[in-house]
Amino acid sequence: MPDQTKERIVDAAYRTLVKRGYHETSMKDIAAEAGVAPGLAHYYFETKEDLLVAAIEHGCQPVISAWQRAGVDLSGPLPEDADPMMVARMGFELAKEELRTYRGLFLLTFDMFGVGLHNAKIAAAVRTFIEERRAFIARITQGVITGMADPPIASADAIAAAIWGSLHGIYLQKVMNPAFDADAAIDALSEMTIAFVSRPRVSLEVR
Amino acid sequence: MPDQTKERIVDAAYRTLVKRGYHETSMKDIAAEAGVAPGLAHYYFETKEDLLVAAIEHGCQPVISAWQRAGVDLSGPLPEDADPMMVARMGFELAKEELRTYRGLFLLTFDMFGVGLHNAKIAAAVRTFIEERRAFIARITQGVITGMADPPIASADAIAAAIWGSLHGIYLQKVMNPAFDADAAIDALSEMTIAFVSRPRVSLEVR
DNA sequence: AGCGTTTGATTGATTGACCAAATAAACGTT
DNA sequence: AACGTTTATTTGGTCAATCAATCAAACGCT
Repeated sequence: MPDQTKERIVDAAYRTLVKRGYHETSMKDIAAEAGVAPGLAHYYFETKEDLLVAAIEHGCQPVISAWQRAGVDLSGPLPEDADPMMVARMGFELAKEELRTYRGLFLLTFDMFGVGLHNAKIAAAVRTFIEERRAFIARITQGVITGMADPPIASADAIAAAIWGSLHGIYLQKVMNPAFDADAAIDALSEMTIAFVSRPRVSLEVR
Repeated sequence: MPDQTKERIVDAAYRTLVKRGYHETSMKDIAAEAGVAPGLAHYYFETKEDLLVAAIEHGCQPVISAWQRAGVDLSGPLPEDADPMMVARMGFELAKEELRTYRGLFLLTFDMFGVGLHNAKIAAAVRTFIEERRAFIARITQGVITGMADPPIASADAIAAAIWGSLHGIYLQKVMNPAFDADAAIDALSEMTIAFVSRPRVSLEVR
């Protein structure tokens, strides 16, 4: 039951933090949601910050699994036999679906960003969070660039930063306004990047 | 002295909020920074939320002025005689400069986003903030699209959402990690968008 | 005298962290 | 298998500190 208890606390933390936000949630609230005594949360997690980080990792699990089911490891190199362009396309599609399915996760993520602005421990977690995901996009981008006849001036890292940024900027707009058409924005981003990398070839296909 | 006092409070709020963040800043702190009694802050601003919104508007002033000096009104239509493409280029350059000069403003902005996630009043301010800026980008985008031989599938609004998102995603990366090369990322975004809209012409210039 | 401004003490409520003690589980010894 | 011992888990309450907001009173200008 020990591990199960810890899991129950993390899960309760995720739900409570999503619903009420970091600053409006107390350790007592989380403990109550998990159905345990207040002190127990502190037994497993020294500070509320640790619990926030754990809750986000917990919430990211389904996304990581989705990529793994597609045969892609977020933290490793792309599969040798994968077409980077196809991985990119899939990434945009997955982003749209995730935004639809895991709205709470994005809420919590932006909450973490906000807390990280003035909290060293969370800031470190945020930097890691960003770097991992940006590096993943950079690997895809590098793969795409390698296959380009007329490679861009910008580095793969810089392009990845712009794409990661765009996705998260779109997520933010969606989180702040559910009526926002995130699919259209991601489609626009997709069209833009794909047209960009297929510039030379497209030139011959002008109808 | 009344108006001057209000201004002094807003300015103190800006500095304090940037330094310590919304949740870590008390009305007392702001009043102390302004050199006035705690109650006076509440005399001019009913709630801390109002003070945050005022502080951000205050902090945005220099940016708005910079655009006006360049002959562009953020909330109105573009000048008739302006080349949308040039306005776009200028926008990217200005973004780089602002990020260098007004780091505190971006910190405060993201803080506001974070607070807005679970605070109705701030959320409304955030939505307005986003929509105004996105609409501005959309006007530029529309102008650029109109001049395109082979217009994109995506609407100007969708493209504007992707670009606004990218810029703010880049700002976020810079704010969270000062070592991040935001200029390179913005250059990449610029290269991407400009290459995108000049696709057909570029196609004839393949060397 | 009167009004807009300013003061600063007070209110009522909340928080994260901490702790000492109760309980349960695991283990080795005989 | 019965026991004593150690370790792991869980409890619930305390703690000092903090906060946004209120308000009656004082101030100072006209």
